[in-house]
Amino acid sequence: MIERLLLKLRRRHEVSAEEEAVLRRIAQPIKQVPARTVQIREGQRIDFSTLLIEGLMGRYKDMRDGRRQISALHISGDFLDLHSFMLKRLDHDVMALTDCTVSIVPHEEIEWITEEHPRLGRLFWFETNLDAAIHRAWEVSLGRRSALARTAHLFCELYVRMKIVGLTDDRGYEFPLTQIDLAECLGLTSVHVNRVLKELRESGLATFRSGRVDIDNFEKLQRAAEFDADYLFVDPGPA
Amino acid sequence: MIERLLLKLRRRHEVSAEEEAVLRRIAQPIKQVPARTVQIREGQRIDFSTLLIEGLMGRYKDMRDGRRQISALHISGDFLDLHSFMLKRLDHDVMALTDCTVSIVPHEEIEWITEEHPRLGRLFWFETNLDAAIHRAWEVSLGRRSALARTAHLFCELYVRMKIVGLTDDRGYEFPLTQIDLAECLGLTSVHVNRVLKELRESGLATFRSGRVDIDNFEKLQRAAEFDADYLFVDPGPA
DNA sequence: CGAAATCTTGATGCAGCTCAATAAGAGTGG
DNA sequence: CCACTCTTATTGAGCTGCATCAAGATTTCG
Repeated sequence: MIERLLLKLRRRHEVSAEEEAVLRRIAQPIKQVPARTVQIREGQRIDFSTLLIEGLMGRYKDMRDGRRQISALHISGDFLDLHSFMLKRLDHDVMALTDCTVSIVPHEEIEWITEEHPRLGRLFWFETNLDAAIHRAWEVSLGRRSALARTAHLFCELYVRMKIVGLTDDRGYEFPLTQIDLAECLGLTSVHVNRVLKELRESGLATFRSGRVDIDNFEKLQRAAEFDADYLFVDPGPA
Repeated sequence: MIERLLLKLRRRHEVSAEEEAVLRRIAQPIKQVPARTVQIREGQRIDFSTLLIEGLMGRYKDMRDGRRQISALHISGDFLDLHSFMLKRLDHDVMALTDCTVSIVPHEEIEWITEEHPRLGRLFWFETNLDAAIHRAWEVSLGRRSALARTAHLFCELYVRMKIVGLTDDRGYEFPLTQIDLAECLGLTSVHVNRVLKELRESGLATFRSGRVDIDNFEKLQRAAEFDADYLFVDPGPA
């Protein structure tokens, strides 16, 4: 069940057999979370982190007027809310965007790991730093990219992230979000997202349809997005 | 020299006398950095973190067309680039926005601290998580707030952060950025920032002039910004 | 199969951008 | 201390990318 987490970690660091065993053990109790379920509410004290085994989750903030901004997307293999180990509560809500399979890992376990397996503890720190790097990339997108480039950038990022954990095929990847969800990631309205998707499709860059992203031409998409995967810290190694 | 770092840390956690001594020791070599100096270039391998003792620094990304997005601002007492300890290189540039005084802390020292003073290591992890929380708040601003609310939000955030480290007075705080810098934080043009500042001033919310933010009415400013300081994880305690 | 959510497209509006020109500082060298 | 230059601030006029409003088409799901 934690194969994707291992793929993700090993893409950047060594993970010993012993450490792998530890991870397998703490990832034990498996839980199903139905789509559109709020997993964690802003401000709520939490004493666990979540290993996302299958599905998509998003962190978001609702505004007074009902609009929403998603500040992060998580995919299979992501260890969510590791930062809550230090922060003790979240500054935003977390929702399952699709049906999800998760494993709930008590902070005590993480505490224990940082003490007994400090190298693994470091990897957890790395993961939260990687999340922060992705936040910065999103800030740049939201602040300076056009709606088209921003959308293209998101598709590129998820292509790379999905590929690392083996969730791409030669055409693209499953990405079962609604256009409304996309709009909430991109700081746009769903109406405009719809037009942008049309343009991406018609100009042969990428096709978002029925919960999939199919990339027609990654080079072109990347150029349109001004995308540079460096911020994802994928080791320079075999692609 | 590290009084502001201590204020910041102690606002959220206990720091023992021994830990304080350790921090004082590693913060030893002091260096001046002139305004507008690029401290770290994107991609460059780095083996040190930076304790900002005095001044303002920003992380930013330049776009092909010359526009720029600042993704984070750092003030006195911030321990910059702690994340580089794990990431080993940065995904963006860092620049001194004003004349700065810094202390360069080799990663070896941080390594040593995480081993010998694990509680301090935890505090460093906390700091990087706090940076991430601020990133998320900026994403929400960039994605969903109007130019006015976004500017007001930034002024509120910095008021709280500056106050923690004792850099506010009863009117406001020193904030020697240009309107161009502000625009680069806010995802706006400097022309529009100028107009927004005028509106903030004329509606009695806040005045940005000659390198200072003066807050006319924090309540009103906060309401206009839809600002909620929770994401800064200031302990619920004496304000 | 019916209801609700999502998608799609058109028409129109406006927040923030671009272009432009002037004013006001802030260094710098003589 | 002034002349010169360069950067920053200010304001106006006009434009445009994305929002809003609206209405129908399609898909999803109970």
